[in-house]
Amino acid sequence: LAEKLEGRLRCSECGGTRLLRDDESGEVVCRSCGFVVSSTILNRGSEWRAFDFEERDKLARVGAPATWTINDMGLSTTIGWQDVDASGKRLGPDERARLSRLRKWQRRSKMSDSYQRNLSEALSEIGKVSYSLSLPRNVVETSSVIYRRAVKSQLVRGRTIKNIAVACVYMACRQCCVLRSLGEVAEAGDISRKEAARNYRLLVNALDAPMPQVDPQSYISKIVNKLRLRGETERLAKIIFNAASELKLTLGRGPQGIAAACVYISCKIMGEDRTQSQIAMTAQITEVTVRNRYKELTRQLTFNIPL
DNA sequence: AAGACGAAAGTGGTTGA
DNA sequence: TCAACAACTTTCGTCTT
Repeated sequence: LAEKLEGRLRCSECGGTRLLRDDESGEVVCRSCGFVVSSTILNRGSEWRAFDFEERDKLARVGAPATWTINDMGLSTTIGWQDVDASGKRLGPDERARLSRLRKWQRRSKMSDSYQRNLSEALSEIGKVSYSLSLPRNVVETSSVIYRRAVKSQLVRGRTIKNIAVACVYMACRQCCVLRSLGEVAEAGDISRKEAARNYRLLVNALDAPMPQVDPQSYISKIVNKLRLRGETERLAKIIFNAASELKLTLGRGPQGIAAACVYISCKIMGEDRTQSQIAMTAQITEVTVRNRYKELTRQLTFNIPL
């Protein structure tokens, strides 16, 4: 993909053509100046193609379109359980053994069909959501692994494939430390935040998967990138965060709020003018929360803030 | 006039009976 | 299932630069 990007797109900041895709965040970064060109434009392709191949592979093995509804259309063959032939005569031992083998395989193939159909629909949903969130490929793959586990644990029964798939994507984001809020993922999947939250919780409980807490430091990076602040400012913000967490000022607080406050303080010190509301907006929280965290931090930490 | 500040009421999610 | 609760948001008036 790196090669494909070269030459086709220019960095909107310095005009450089050497663009690189950051697999961790799914963003396209200019190699010359470090500017994040886009987190959405250029992912057309990569995930889709990888995903497509996988799906095509699946479909090829099933050998039928995903909408094939064998069970309900009365098109499937059923092998009777009696060991008699069409005229009602009892069968010999050889024939009986052959029939029981046939029954077994028919059962297996049916099960496998519905599993595959379920899976291919889910994978397509995962692909759509991941695409609109421009998630890196490892997250897409993690999502589908999680989904398979969910199916095996009977979690999809009685719930929509889509809803579970969306929850899987969010879970994969968390596991891969890719910052996407539950709201963002839910929106991409066009379901309510509440529904997504419920299914996510279900997955966490049922799959018994310890979820790593979101590291506020990565929120700091995200905010800094979005606001195009200097690297120095980011470093300082992280130092402030570390000091704050040593003093236990971060416990029980939302990570976005803490991160936003650290960035805000850092900006003040470094002389980069950003308003509380700008930072609040990028951190997807309110100005008031930034203010409250800021107040708490400055009360207990001492800074030399040039004013 | 814009940004920062803070009080007060409201919201959604968690917890524990 | 319900109420209590903490964190966060919304809203709005006031202060500061």
